[in-house]
Formats: sequence, structure tokens, C-alpha cells
Amino acid sequence: MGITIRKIAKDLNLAVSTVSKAFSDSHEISAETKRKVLDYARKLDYVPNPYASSLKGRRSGNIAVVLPEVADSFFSIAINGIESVAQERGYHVMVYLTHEDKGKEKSIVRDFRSGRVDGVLISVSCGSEDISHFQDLISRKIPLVFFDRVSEESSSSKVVTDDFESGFNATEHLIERGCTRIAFLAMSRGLNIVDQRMSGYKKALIIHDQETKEENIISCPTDDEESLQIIRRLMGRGDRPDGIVASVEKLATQTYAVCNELDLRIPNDVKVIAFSSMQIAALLQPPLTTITQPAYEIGRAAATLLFRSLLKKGTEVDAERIVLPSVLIDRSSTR
Amino acid sequence: MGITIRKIAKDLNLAVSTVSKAFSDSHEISAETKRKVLDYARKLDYVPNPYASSLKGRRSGNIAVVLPEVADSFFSIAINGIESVAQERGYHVMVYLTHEDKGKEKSIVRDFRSGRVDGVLISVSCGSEDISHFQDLISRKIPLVFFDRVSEESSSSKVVTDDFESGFNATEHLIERGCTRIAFLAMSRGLNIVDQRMSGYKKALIIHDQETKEENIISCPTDDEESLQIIRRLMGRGDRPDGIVASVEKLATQTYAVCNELDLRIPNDVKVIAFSSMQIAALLQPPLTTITQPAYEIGRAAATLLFRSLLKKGTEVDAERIVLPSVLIDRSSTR
DNA sequence: GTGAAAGCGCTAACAA
DNA sequence: TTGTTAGCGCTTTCAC
Repeated sequence: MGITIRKIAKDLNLAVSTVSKAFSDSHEISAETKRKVLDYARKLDYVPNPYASSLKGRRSGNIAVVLPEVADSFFSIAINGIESVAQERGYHVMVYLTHEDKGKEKSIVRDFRSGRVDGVLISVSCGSEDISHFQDLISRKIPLVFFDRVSEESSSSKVVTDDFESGFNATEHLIERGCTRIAFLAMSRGLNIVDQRMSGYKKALIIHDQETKEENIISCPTDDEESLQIIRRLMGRGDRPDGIVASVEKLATQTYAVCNELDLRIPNDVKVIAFSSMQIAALLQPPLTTITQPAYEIGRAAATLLFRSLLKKGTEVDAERIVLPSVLIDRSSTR
Repeated sequence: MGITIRKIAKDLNLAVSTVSKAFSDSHEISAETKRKVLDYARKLDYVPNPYASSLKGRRSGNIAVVLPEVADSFFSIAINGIESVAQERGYHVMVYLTHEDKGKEKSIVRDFRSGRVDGVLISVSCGSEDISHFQDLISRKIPLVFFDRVSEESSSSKVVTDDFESGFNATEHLIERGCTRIAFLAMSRGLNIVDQRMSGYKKALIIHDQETKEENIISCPTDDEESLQIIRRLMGRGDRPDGIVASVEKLATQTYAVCNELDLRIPNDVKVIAFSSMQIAALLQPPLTTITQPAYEIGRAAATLLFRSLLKKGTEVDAERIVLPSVLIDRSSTR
């Protein structure tokens, strides 16, 4: 067994409470005792058991990050942001992957009722808008902050980008480049931010007097192969689109892959713009025009918001909504 | 406060121990009592506090994954593998990023002495070969498994790829494609796997009667800008290499960026092969020839090894070394 | 088959 | 300033 506070107390002929207070640098302990305790602790290589203190103090020092996927540029960069804030505050980060499985998301989130983590950051997976698992957390006063993929039905704090506007700008960009048959690639099952982006897309079409055709709004399933199949079909159509807005990164790379297969040239045959935070977008063939979200800052903002609630434990904190701007980076795929 | 086992006991007129045993499905509890307890627990939405049990049972159900970086295809895929095994076993994954900072790695690992996690998976950051922090863990019987970037000085289990061979194959591939001035891009501070890959590189040169020139072995620092600068200088040399082996993914993308800047054509002016698990390697300009590691399987293997030790708690488990094969995927960057 | 009691490692009243 | 004591929520002997 490891060294405990009790052993230190016994060896030093002190009470456990004295030792405990010495560690927390309490003012009621004499400098000399503190030194003695600290020295001895160092000598024994004592490390306090965080979960023992968590039992009393009801704080584990752990936070959860729930994501659809980590092999995605946006999420991996967001984790960096979250982790940086957590390290600053001495918190530890638990990562959970849902793989777009709403059932898994639910069971993961419901587990947090146990007190395993002090707070939760989540980017929801697509699927039903059942939010009972979020309510469970809220009613147990476990702070929850949504980032990027939020659940508007839930009242917690949220950090998002200007999705409507970005969808609008992306579409307008294609229109300005001469596209007249612009398709929007969406995720099949409802995802708030995708809907926002799509609304922006529709709005741009309207403003620029282009017809909104239902057959140009493509629902791509979670499964990669199925999704590729649908994109293949789209690009094989007689009235194949001459412009594509990919609402998430994966759909952009799938579009590139399909164009390669079918020998379609980007941007000549079809122009492509995508929501993506890929750092190597500029190295693709051709370089990909992107709507790039400030992934790192989103992660930091979400974590910062979470810690704010964590500190105010008990005292309810007003839900906040932070909106950060995305930027359109113009590259060759839309020239 | 949440529901506790004590409240259930009181409400049901049972002893806490009875309730506890009912939950663990002990044989000494009658079927009827179990049912009663379970039903009532469900009704109250009781969830046990994992850290309270961890105090007695000394197992938190958490494991740590320590990585240099998460915005990297190999690591993000490896996390997927690790996470999949953890979920199967009901374990929770804590992620720590070192950003190639050995000091940070040390303090992160040393924190694990506290018992916050039951076991540790690590891919070391480059830097000194001080391994005292690993020994700390081992002496406290906290299982540790290295994957990919291992510390050969430490005696724990390891999961790696055939790095020497891959380095050899990568280099031979360039030689077969006609390269006569092959540079090897390494990480500046010692990293075992990079050394292995470099040994393979040297061996291939020798076998094929090419001279090994020190000026063709390039040490790239961790800092992106500095690294780019060094690659720029390399590619601007009079005797500029006609072939490049990038020992880690980031160096490959940096090479691409520099070639773009300097208007060097890949593969005509210089051929490039890189260690990378990028799924979009085929979409780069030009498609990148890679040595691709089975990242997902490495993650799974490492986690599986870790859980093996976790189960045998106490009973020492022999350190194992698993070597998985990488594959060379021939694309246009070396045509 | 069920319960009382001790204790995991630490904190925090309250006493001394 | 230091010590005593009673828990935090749960598990686990050991009695009954």
C-alpha cells in the first residue's frame, strides 16, 4: 500500500488532521510543523489520493469531453484547447467517443450521474433530439457545456460559430464563382448546426435568385461506404451539380475521393467548399476552399465556461451563448 | 446530495451491507431481496459513486493515455483503438497531451502515483532518456504499457511497428525509383523509433552502395516555424536531395509546404515518402506515398495488454513486446 | 439470508 | 496551535 496521511501522522507523532491541514497550508498550523510534515512527505514520496478527498469534498478534479469522433481536425484541435485550459486549472480530461451513435452518447452521459466527473463538455452526435440524458445531469447539478454541435433544446451554455452566416457565405462564394447548380451535403439525421448551415445555403440561393431544389440537398448517412455511394450517385447525375457545399469535413474528403474516381476535375467540373479545420487543406489536390472554425478557441471557450460553473458550484450560473466567427479561406477548389 | 446506498437501506428497512451485496449479486442474498433493492434503486435512479468503491476496492476504473499530440492521424486513430477496448471493458479513458515537452510528460506521469488511474498507456515525447518517472509508476505497481514511441530503457510491455524494416523499405523504395541523394528528416531530440527508422535508412543506403552523408540526415526541431526553416534550407541547397524520407507525419506536410513555396515539383524534382497514417494521403497534391502503421490495432493491442496486467493486479505479468507490421502504400509522390 | 461494525484515505467540525 | 472525532459512500469480514 502507498503512503497515507495517517502513516505520516504516526511517524511524526502528530494527528492526521494536523498533517492534513499542513498540506493545505492552513493558517492554524505553525510554520515549523508544516515544514516538518512537508519534508517528511517528500522523503516518503507521499502523494494524496484524489478520490479519497473527492469523497469528502465532492469534486473529483475530472471533466468529461464527449465527442462523435477524434480523428477529425476540428475535434482534435478542440481537444487541444480544452486540454490546455484543464491543465492550467489542474483538472484532468476524460475523453469519450460516440461514433455518431446516439444510444452510446446517452449511456455515456447517463453514467456521469455517478459523480465520476465534475462537469461535462459535449459536441452531440447526430440523431434524435431526445435530451433526457442532459436533463439528468442538469437536475443533478453537474455542469454541462455544449460546443459546436449543440442541442438547442437544452438550456445549458453553448459555444458555437456563426453557422447560418457561414453557410450563407459559403454558398454565396460559389455563386460568385459562377455556380448555378449548387448542392448541399448534409448529415442524414438531424444536427442542429448542419440545419443552420443549410438555412444559410437556402437563403443565399434565394437572395441570388437561384431555385432551391430538394434534390440538391443531399442527406449523407454516417456509414462511410453508404455515404460515398450517395455522393457517387449525385456526381453521376445528368444535372450534376457544379458547386458543392460540404457541411462537415468528412463529406469534403469523400467528395474529393468520388471526383477522383469519376475523373471529374475540381474546380473545372465542380467547385467545392467545405466546413473544415484541416491544416493541410492547402496541400490537397486541388487546395480546398474552407470555412474554418476557430477550433482551438472554441475548445478553450467551452472549457472556460465550464470551469466558471464549476467554481460557482451550487450557485446557478446563467447559461451563456458564445458565438465565434469562422473564416472563409479561398483556395483553388473554387477558382 | 444524490441517492446513496444508505438511503436505500433505510427506506427498505435493510442493512447497508445487504443492499451492497444485492447490487453485486451476491449469492448470500435472496432473490426477492435483490429484486426489491434493484427495483427501488431504479425507481430512485440510484447510481453508485465509483470513487467511493475505489477507496475500498482500490480501482478507479480509469486509465490514462499520454500522448505528444492529438492532432495527428496516428495518435487520433490510436485513441480510437484504445477507447474501443476501454469501452468494452467498462473503463474510462483520461487523455493527457505533452506537446513534446518532456518536463510536462514527467509531471503528468508522476501525478499518476496518486492512484487517479489504474494503468497508463504512453507514447513518449522526444527528449532526454530519463525514465525515473516510469520507474515511479512501476514501483507502485501501476501497470504501464508503451506504444509506438517507446522507451527501451524501461522494462514495461511495448507495442511497436517494425521501424527498422520500414525505414529500410522506405529508403529502398526511393532508391528503386532512382533517387541518389536521399535525405532523412528526423526529430531533433532522441526518439527511439526515429533512430530505428534511421538505422533502416542507413542500412538501405549501404546495401545499395550509396554514400551516407551526414548532411543528409536532418534534425528538425519541435517548433513548427524552426522546422520549416530547416527544411527550406535543405531544399534550397545546391546538392538538394532528390528523395526524402520523412520519419514522422508532420515533417511530410512541412516538406510539401516548402516544396510549394519553392516551386519544386514532387515527384519530379524530389520524391517524398513519409511515415503517416493520414487517411487523406491519397488526396494530397500529389498523392503521398506512405509507410502506414496499423494505428487502430496498435491502440487496441496496447490497451489489451494493459488490461491483462490490470486483471492480474499483484501477480506480476511478464513484459511483452508486440511488433505489428506497417505497410508501404505506393502513390504518386515517388513515381 | 441478513445485519453490525470496521475501515478505505482524507477533511472538517469541534475540543483541548 | 494541535488533537479528537465523525463522517464522505461503499465493501467486507464476522456475527446472528
